[in-house]
Amino acid sequence: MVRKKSYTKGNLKRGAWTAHEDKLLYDYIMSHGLGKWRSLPIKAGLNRCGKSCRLRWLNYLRPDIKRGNITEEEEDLIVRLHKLLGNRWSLIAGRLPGRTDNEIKNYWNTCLRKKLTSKTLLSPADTGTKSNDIPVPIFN
DNA sequence: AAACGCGACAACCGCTCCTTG
DNA sequence: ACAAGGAGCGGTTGTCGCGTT
Repeated sequence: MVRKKSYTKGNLKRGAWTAHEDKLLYDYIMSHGLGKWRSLPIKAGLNRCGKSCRLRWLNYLRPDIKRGNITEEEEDLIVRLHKLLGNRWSLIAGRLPGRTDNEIKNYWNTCLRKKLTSKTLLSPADTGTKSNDIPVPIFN
């Protein structure tokens, strides 16, 4: 299937979001709700592509979002879910209320992977295979 | 005090999946 | 049934701040 590129660099702004842009996006979604991401930036007066708006909303602006301070409990859950699901970050995020796939993915790639590999090096016999026995809590 | 290295995180990009006409 | 467009996902990159030398 041939697809038109949805992301055109054109005149659209890229890079870090400003407080003003955040406010425009937040206010628009608060008063109109989530709708078509493609047309949203135009209606909200943002010079961004819909993709960028979606990412910003999901990973940063959403009111129910928890940021930082991943607890040991959450960390343990992430590890178990990762054993179970692999790199299905959105599925893992779905089991952790208030956490985003991007945050979990970042956390995994920076902290956890390192922790786990060092653990693995220390105790190679203790890896994998038992994951399916571990009950995973389901939120929602 | 400056240079450098590294970790953390936000955002981009390309691809696939899903929905609709 | 098929094609096209929109939405979502996962990998990767860029940047910033902090600690170390």
